[in-house]
Amino acid sequence: MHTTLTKFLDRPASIVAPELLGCILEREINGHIMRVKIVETEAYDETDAASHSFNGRTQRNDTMYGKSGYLYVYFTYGMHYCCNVVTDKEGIGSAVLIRAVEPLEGVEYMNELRNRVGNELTNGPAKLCQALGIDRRLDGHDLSQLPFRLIVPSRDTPLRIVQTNRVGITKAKDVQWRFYIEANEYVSKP
DNA sequence: TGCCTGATGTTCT
DNA sequence: GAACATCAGGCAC
Repeated sequence: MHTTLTKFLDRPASIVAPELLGCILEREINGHIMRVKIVETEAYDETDAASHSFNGRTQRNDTMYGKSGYLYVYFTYGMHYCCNVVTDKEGIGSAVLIRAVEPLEGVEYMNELRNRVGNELTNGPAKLCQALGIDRRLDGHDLSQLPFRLIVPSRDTPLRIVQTNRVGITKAKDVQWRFYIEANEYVSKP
């Protein structure tokens, strides 16, 4: 694990989530390189009723309790994957859900994987997983290395970030742990 | 444009 | 057996 990345991610999810906005994800699959920018995130931790880690460590959420800088992928609604970046110290069940990304490179191959175009390509957690070819085989993957890598760019101009309540959940809806880049067309609808 | 619903597997009660 | 951090398609307006 890359030490700079560890230092960046080794903090509470609610702190890391807004700072992940604007970061780059690089995915390599079948020789294709795809690069996307994170534009929407949500924080989850064990104090949070909507989090997978709220009811303690289980086989499914084990990755969330591991070291920061790894990928937590889970399967939901019978047909969708969602991906999270594990944050905070080992033993703490916290992660940041990647809700939307903006394609930068390899858009053609994303289109091929998802059979959609435009902002419908990656403007939702399950959509971006499909576009980037992410499934449970990547659960627990080290995000400092390909085939799926997180790159934290040096920040030049501050981003315009909006903080709201989370969406698509039934518990703890009023917790303001959703963050997105203002006026970005790839941010999910609600 | 917007609500409703079906699809469908895994996890936990 | 129910809930689920979802999406896409259908149909009404």
